[in-house]
Amino acid sequence: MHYSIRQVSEQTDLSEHALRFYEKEGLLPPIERSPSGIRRYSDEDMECLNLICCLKNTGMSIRQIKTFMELCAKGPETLKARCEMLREHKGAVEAQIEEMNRHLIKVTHKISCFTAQYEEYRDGCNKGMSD
Amino acid sequence: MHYSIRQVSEQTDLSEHALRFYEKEGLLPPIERSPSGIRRYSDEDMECLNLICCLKNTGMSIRQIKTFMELCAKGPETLKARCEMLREHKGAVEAQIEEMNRHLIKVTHKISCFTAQYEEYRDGCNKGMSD
DNA sequence: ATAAACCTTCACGTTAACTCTAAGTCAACC
DNA sequence: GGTTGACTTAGAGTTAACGTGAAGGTTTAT
Repeated sequence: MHYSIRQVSEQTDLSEHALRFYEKEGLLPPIERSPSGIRRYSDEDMECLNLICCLKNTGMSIRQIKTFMELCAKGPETLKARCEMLREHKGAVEAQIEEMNRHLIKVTHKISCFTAQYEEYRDGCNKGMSD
Repeated sequence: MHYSIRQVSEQTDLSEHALRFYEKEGLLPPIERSPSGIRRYSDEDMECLNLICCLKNTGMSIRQIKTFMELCAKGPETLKARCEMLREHKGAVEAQIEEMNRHLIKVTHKISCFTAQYEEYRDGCNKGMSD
């Protein structure tokens, strides 16, 4: 099966602009063309894009994704390096999530502070207004 | 107690530029000045900055922080709105973390795939090399 | 008195990730 | 043959957030 850039754009939530951009930047291998130069994405290309989106969604930069995809293109002797890169990336993302959680605790604390202040203030306003 | 901009910069990990910038942008109330115009940060200002950093660390934009701090400056009748804003922000951050975790699962899966491929490849290379 | 630390204003820088423009090609239909 | 519309290219422009830098002047500390 082959797909036009429009179809790929719809399936991946990447704009056609972005797809050409990724190809130009070397994130994707050069896409097969029809005799008249029109891109024909293969299922293999779709898998690459799936992986790219996965990395992108976890905040990997275009530059790093490029490095990773270049390893992919070099064949199986880079499999170990790829595993290492992914594991490192995973660690970084996990660290980021942990940091977020730590900061979130502070926000939660602030919410308690403001909530307590609010209740105090509200009760102050209502003083002697009941019965 | 009062602090110079330098001291505050060191305590908060914000540059002096950033401190002036935040004040200009209205994230901070106008800071008290010495007769000659030099900023003297109070403990209250430090608390504001603490809150600002807290929001900033969880990814709140400068614009939103400004909105929040303006509410703070308006006094206790905005306490409820402030609580709501913080809770909403917290929800957004939590959602973001959840999304990250979802994406991370995919990365983990990819790692398994590559690891399996790598082991297969490595074993293939070593075929007949033992005994 | 001299050097560090502070002040203001305004323009400019940085990074990332596109996105748009202009000019052109190609295939199909009328 | 002409028009439409989807595609191509290279390269410039955009957006957004977040400051940073430089110039030029004042104040404070030793």
